[in-house]
Amino acid sequence: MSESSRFPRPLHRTRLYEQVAEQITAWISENDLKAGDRLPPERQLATSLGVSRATLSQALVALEVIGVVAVRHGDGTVLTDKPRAERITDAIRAHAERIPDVIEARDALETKIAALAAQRRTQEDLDHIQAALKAMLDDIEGGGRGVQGDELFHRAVTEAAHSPLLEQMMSEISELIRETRIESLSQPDRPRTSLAGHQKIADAIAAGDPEAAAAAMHGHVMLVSDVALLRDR
Amino acid sequence: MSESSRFPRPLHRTRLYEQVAEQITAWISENDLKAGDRLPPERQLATSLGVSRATLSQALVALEVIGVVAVRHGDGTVLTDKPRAERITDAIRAHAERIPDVIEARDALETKIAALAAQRRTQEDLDHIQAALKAMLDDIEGGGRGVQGDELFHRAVTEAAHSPLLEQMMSEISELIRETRIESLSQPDRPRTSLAGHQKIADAIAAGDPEAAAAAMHGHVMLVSDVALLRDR
DNA sequence: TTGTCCTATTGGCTAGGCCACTGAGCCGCC
DNA sequence: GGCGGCTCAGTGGCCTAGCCAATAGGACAA
Repeated sequence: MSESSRFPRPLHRTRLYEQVAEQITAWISENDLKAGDRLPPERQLATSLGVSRATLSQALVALEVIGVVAVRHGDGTVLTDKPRAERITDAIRAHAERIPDVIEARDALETKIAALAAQRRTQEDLDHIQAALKAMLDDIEGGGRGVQGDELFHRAVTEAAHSPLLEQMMSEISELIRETRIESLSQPDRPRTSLAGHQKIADAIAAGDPEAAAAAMHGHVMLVSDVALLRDR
Repeated sequence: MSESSRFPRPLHRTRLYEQVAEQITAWISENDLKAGDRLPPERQLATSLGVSRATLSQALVALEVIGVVAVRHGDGTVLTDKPRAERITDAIRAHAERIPDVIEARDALETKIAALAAQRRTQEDLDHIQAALKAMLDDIEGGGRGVQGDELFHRAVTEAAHSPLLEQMMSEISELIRETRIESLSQPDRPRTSLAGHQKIADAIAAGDPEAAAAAMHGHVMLVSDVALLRDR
């Protein structure tokens, strides 16, 4: 690439804190750190990076805003599990427990997702969905509630829709959904009913029938949600 | 809601820089500052806020990461044009222009929103919707494309749904929607067709018919989107 | 008119220090 | 044995004071 051709280059000047933030994230992935792991103490980290504590602090603020770390006074700096998302989650939870809102949002997203999945699923997607179904069945037969399989199923369906934006949105409310899910599956006999609903959705997706998939998903969300609705208020 | 029932609350502790950042944004909206306007110099701002420059600097880093301001060495701190709504927008746009994704997401959200609006709209909501419709009509009669009225309409409908979570999600993709909208309304005669679609949605909402509202909204989104789809190979 | 230099202004970053919070271990009292 | 309070080391929160570096704009020379 000729240097002269792109002459009017704005020449982005990076601040020190940005470089520091990058180094930290690089270090995190290099050492394969997971959520809950700790960064070194500020003083130590600052000296080993060759910057002042103030600058390091700026970098940590940036990482905190992005949602990579949580800085805890008197304790240390720990990695967050959700590298993104959840701005919404916090906002909602802070305001009040708005379970009905979550259900509405979930219904809006997942109904569409199911329809798209029916049109776009690959064989691999179907395999994932089946695997999730099996995991849920095994768990329930073993006396469990199939919580994990349930989550896996919905994630597999979401992926099968092949719509990055919808997937992103689902991930943003996934935590809120999880709360309603655990509660719902605690109802006696609910796991089996839920499993049947899942099977219906999976069949429609496998058959490539968008309307049926959407309807099945809608029914499922409504079923799973009534408990939460009862609890609310 | 009884206070004692939700007792074990984590009790979020705010850092000084967060409060500072909030005060700054508040000050921005109070004084109605626009993109390009300048914040006071750091030293001055710091003393008037009663914090050290280091802390103010942290707040500015946070605001910079969020995308509210741009801090320029030797020049000053200026406001950025995009006040909010970023994360997702950026992520999507950075990856590629994924117009179809936007349409899918919009369809998922707005169909549900329309249905909810039909059930929950107050008289005030209906007034807002009518006002938006009128604004759009006036603009078109005057030779305009009704872009602003269009946006107003969808916002009014979204508010009428009274679902904070869905509203939040809409606001997150609103910028992406705007791009498709401008394009669509540029088509000759499209504004009038679009207006008719809006009228149909408004009628269904006023009549309190969720299914009809959802169907009308779905049709509208599809209509508005075909142009974008054509462009997107 | 043009280009150079100077300078006031403004952000960038550091050093060093004190304060506040957290968690763990210890101790004494039921 | 268990519960509560105490102490203390470690860690982040924030400040003061200061120098360095970039920018914009005016003065001035060619």
